[in-house]
Amino acid sequence: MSERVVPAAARQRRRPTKQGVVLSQELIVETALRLIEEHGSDALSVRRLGRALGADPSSIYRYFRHTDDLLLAIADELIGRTMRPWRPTGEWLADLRELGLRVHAGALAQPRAAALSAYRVTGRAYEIQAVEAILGVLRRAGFPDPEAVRIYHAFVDQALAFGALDSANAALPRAAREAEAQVWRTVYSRLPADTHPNIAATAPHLVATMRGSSYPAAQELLLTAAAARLREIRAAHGS
Amino acid sequence: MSERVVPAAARQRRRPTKQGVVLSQELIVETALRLIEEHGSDALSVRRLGRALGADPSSIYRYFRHTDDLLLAIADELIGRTMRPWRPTGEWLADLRELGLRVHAGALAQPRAAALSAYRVTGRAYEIQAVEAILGVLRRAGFPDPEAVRIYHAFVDQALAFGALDSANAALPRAAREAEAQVWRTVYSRLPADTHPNIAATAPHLVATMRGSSYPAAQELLLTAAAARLREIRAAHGS
DNA sequence: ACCTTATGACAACACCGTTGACCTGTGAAG
DNA sequence: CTTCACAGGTCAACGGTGTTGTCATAAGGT
Repeated sequence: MSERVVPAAARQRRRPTKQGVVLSQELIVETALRLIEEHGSDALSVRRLGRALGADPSSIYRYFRHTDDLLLAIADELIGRTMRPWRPTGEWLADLRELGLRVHAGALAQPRAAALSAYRVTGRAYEIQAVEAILGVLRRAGFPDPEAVRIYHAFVDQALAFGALDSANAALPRAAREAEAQVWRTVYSRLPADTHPNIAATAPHLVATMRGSSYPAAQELLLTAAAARLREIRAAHGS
Repeated sequence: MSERVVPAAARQRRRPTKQGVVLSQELIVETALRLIEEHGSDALSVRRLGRALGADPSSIYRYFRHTDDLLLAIADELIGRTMRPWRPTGEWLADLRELGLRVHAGALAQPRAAALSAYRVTGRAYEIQAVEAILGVLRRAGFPDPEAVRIYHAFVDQALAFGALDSANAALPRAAREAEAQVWRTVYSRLPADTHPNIAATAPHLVATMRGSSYPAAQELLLTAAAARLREIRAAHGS
């Protein structure tokens, strides 16, 4: 009867499309990422992707059951690109700090794709590799399993969440971003001290810190708390 | 020439639809919220909303220029609902904890609106009120202004970023969410210990914690670090 | 050389947001 | 009390979306 989707490994009949392209999961994912990079994540649709590939849109369903499957494959490729050049040093704090900043920077580099995949669990190769690596760092540092998992989740989700947030903001049309900056400069820094004393008192600081991402600060707070917790654990264990 | 959208304040001709409903911005926002609550956020489309209102879909464009405008109006109403019942107790830690959880829960209650508005600065009434309130809590606790702003920024962005992340996840089609749960149960909890020792060792914990958001844990870590910092500051000041 | 069948192509379905043209009741002005 | 401009509701259409059932054909195994 022939299933609609044949697993990548079992494929052998490489029949070219009318326009002479030989399709594959890899080619489709790469083309999708290129499409997103060049024209934004709104540009990703089955039909556009088909056009960019030089194939009928419905051909894509021979490789991915739904658009969702395709998105997961894209997400995993992004994880791979983030993790591939990462080398743990053995210093757990430094390693996590480095990795968090890398994830965040990766998201900013690929804003549209990051926003698309940050909230998905793919269960694919690269993601598994990343989970294993981070859990390894935490457990080797001395966190007991439940604690390691808790911190793992908080840490990873925070990096992904800030990545998505900051890159969504970075991807705003220029006009919209300028309008936002204007709001801070006009609305917030002109609120009178008698009705809004706290904003008025901190307005210069508010406007100054507005331009950068708060992710580094947030990550530092989270890691500080984790380090403190680890000292407690070690003390309790050593006594 | 007659603008497409007339500001709410200037409206006076209340012409009923064929089905006898008198439209207004408020009615449209309320109906949209009801639709989302009752049938999930996928149920929100201009056409469905028109049907639910008893009006032609295109009528909605007499009140909101785009779907985005409508979603922002919905988001604004949600911020209102989040902030309105909030009463600070004077205990800064408890107050921030409560507020963060409230923001996060509010985002989850209306995933689509939350995802859209999390990375935007509106400068509207409720947003200003929230900024003033949180800064007030931090400054009264004893944080000096630059520190108060830094922590404010990290805290708020964390709540919004997690809100957006978790609500994007919550907005997934049911099938996709079930597939994700399945991934944790099948893929991750069955990896062999020799290739993936850290995942294998923590699999039960991983599966247990994946069902909930990691926001509470992340928030707790951030607040713990902030409290530690405050003790330092007080000590330095007191000496 | 033949046959199976994987895989690409096509057409159709039901939806979506948005817009321009049209029509009509409202409310104010005379 | 009538008139009349026009706000605002309606209709039809455009171009887009994901997805599926059906068909055609070339590739590969025999």
